[in-house]
Amino acid sequence: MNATRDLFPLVGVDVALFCVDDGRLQVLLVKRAEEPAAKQWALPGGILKPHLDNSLEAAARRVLAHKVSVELPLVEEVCTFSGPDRDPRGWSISVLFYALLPRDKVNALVRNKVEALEWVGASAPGHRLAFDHAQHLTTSVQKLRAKVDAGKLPLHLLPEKFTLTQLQRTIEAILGRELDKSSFRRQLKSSSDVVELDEYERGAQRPAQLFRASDGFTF
Amino acid sequence: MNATRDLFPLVGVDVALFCVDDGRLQVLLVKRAEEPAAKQWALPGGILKPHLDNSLEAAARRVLAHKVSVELPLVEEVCTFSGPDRDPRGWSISVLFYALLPRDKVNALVRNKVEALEWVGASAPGHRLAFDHAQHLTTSVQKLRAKVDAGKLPLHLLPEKFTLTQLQRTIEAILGRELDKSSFRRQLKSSSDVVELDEYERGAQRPAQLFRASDGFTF
DNA sequence: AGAATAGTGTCTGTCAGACAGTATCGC
DNA sequence: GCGATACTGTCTGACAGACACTATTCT
Repeated sequence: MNATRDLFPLVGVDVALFCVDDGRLQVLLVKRAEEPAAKQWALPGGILKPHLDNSLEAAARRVLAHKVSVELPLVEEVCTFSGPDRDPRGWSISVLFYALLPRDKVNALVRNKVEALEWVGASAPGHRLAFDHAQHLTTSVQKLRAKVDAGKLPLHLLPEKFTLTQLQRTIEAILGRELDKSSFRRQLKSSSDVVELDEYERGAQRPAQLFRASDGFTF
Repeated sequence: MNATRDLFPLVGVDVALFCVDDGRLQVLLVKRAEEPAAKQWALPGGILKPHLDNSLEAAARRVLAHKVSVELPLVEEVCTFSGPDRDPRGWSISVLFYALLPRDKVNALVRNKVEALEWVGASAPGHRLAFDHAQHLTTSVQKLRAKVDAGKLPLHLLPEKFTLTQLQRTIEAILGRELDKSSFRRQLKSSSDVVELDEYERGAQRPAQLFRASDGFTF
């Protein structure tokens, strides 16, 4: 085993799966069932299987398919981690991705008896993470935040139809600060990323207009 | 060989080495000496060697050390490319980096007899590139441009001491558009990334004040 | 009516682009 | 003086933050 490790590195993928629930950015952790790092909390991940995976992103989706029962709308690479010491099995590469789970799909977690799953606050996981996954998590949050800061709208975290207030709360959860309602709406009115619908969401108070992502939208 | 390929992917690194010379953003190409894709132009790259490399970035630096006789100030990951078909040898991963070469070191290329080296315009290479390297190049340029667009200063492309006009020309070469001199200088005066020196570069006309990167500068 | 949320109008300071103007060198 | 490059001053339109205001629903 270690003989091959000297020629070929171990290649794996890890995924930070984000959702925004209860106004907070959350990330999915798993309690590992197998060695190495058994019984420790970590980001979901797995080993690349060339005969199953058509790409590294496909591997990331396959790894998550065991835990989430819906197709994820967005899986995007963050960066790689590599070196001889980060995994006890030897020289290894981990390609890190983040994925966004729509707010109305947060209960699509397949309850796997073998392992425990838990949503935790992305900026305060509350568990010690195995391997270098603490760094994985902070890097993933930074990348997500940078994109939203640059003006990208995280529509993949919302249902297909959403209100502007829902979108604002989602962005606030990612950025960690409150936005001005007036400026925010002005900005979106002149944006080509969202289109207004002739539908309204009836809630406890005044109904709110619904929007959806425009056809050419990309995160 | 192909038997192992089914279990372990081929892992390599490729590097887009940029410099700005003659007011244009240029990238280094090599004419490949060995199979696969022998005699075709490509970005410099090589296979990861776990017994030599401490990380993927170290592998990228090692690959370039054969071509450039100075330590590069910045090597940064762009993204990965992967899949069963992108290399004739089988399932493969390429981790792409870009690197920046200071303007006063553009002649630090080691003349390797075996292979041809050539600086070409980054947005119009003039050669058909092997593998998926054309995509590698455009993605690298996009990433570099995005960072500069976001306000980062590409000081690693300049000598240790530089004038504001040199910096402006460098940024213009990356962005592909001209900047307003007044706005540009106003912005830099309030920036903590550069510090002014009490030295001036004497040229054919009025001497220009020299600047250097501040101590805490990071690209 | 009152609470709660949706949505709008207005003011103002900031700042980037435009561009004219000044300064300092070599010749 | 003249050309060339370095550097500065001023105007203006666009826009983001702040915040008050109106609108529509439920109870």
